Amino acid sequence: MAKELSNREENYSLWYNNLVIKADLAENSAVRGCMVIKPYGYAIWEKMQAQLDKMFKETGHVNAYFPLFIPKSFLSKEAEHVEGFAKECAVVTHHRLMTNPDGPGVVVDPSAKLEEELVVRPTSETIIWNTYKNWIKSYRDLPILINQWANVVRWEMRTRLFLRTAEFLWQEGHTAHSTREEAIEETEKMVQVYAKFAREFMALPVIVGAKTESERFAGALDTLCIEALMQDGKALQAGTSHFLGQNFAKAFDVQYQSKEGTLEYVWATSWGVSTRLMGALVMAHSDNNGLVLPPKLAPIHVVMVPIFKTDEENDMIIAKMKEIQESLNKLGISSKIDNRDNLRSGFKFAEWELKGVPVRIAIGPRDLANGTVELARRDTLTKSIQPAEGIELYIQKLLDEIQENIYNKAYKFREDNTFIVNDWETFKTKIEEGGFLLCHWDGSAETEERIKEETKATIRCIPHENVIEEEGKCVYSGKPSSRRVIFARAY
RNA sequence: CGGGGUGUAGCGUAGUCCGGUCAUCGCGCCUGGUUUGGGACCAGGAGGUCGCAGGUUCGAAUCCUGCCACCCCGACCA
Repeated sequence: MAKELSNREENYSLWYNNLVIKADLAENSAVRGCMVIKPYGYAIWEKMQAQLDKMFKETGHVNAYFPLFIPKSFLSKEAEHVEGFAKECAVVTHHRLMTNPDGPGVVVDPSAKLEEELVVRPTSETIIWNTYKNWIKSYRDLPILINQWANVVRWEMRTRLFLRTAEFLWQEGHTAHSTREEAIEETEKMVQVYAKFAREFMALPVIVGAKTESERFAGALDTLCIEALMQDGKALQAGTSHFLGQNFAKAFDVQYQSKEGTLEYVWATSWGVSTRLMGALVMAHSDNNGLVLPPKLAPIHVVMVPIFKTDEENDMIIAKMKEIQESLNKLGISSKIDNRDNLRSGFKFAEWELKGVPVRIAIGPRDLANGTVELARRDTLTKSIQPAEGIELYIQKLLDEIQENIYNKAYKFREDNTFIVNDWETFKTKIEEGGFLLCHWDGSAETEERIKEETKATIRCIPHENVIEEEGKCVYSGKPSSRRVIFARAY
């Protein structure tokens, strides 16, 4: 259990993997690069989904669903797009198996070869724009503001639970607009939705900014993103929102007739977040005792552990806990009474800590006599004795406090690991320690590439917030620059 | 896709160099008992085509060939 977690300092990758598996979030499956998301992990994802979905609806979007398979020819219609995804596509070539004529088992039936291969979607721009073409005739059909909850497949070289799996769950928004301005506004609106979600629900401080040209989504004119800093000092791209210009409209010939009667190509955006957010949640907040879940995403807010010697005691304690549970239910606080009789309380404490449950209540005979409960918070690992009367109200307040505390802790970590760097020598040493480096950059892809080659650091984003507007010199080339960008090593 | 490593019960593993009472141990699981305010203990028990497929051999977890999967480090990426 917790003590079996590998040391965080020793090997962060192992520590992370171990944590995900031991905390019952997910495990590697028999299928290459794919993971099994276990019920506890999926419950967290469902909470994320529900909240994001609500926020999408609030911003005028609706859900729809498009096919898993994309005819190969669709993918090649947008040159940059196919360039970006061609290397990681799973391809369906046949539609039937047959019993093996030469031995046991089944083989692919050669006569069932598809005339055109189907690509398992790595993202749905192409199939969706092929559909939008039929839906859009007039300016009155616009805008189209659609989101899809789906799974996608990207045959990555190297996979990692939640952060990069061959198959992952996500949502992808695909919108069509009549004007460039409206599409740009949508792109910005949605990255702000993501930022709000990350900050308020995941307790994850993120920086909103734009990707450089070389880091952009394949086929986008502009990619906005939220970037977060993990506890090992590496950056994680947590969500993206793309302004696609008219690239896909032109590739799929999507035109509408304007009020004035002219034919115009539509303007597009797409935006998405994935189960990678689960990875972000784990890497940002966990400690060596296990997960630390922000209350707003925790499937279980309060776990109750009875401490007893006799059955009579147990019955009385469970009755008390059911009482508390009922009052918690009324406040919308989810709880679980852990009445497994084969485990000792100490084991249960450790196990629920590993799973990151924000608040734990223990009740024993002593508490029963005193009208108290022992209350422990996961974020600070502190315990206190509280009156049982009105405990639900205390917990309600405490959950907000925990949510805030987790955010503040992560925020402080980021602040403590963000550095202003002005010269190349400092850059090279600082990047080894991890964190965000705020540096001047001359704006050229060549410099960006050189820095990446020499230090593995990439420009995470050109920040849109807390911008340091000042004249300076590029940290690498010494050429003039008017603003700082964020460098970091990334996942 | 390159480098390194691993695959033996649900999990973690010993054994592989040197083929033959070798399928080991711990956790977990089942039964009974004692326990229970921070990861319990005792006794008994169930559970394995040794990743898969070939080959060598009287005999293979062990040697050979091929495949598959996973982990770590790169390159690529949400």
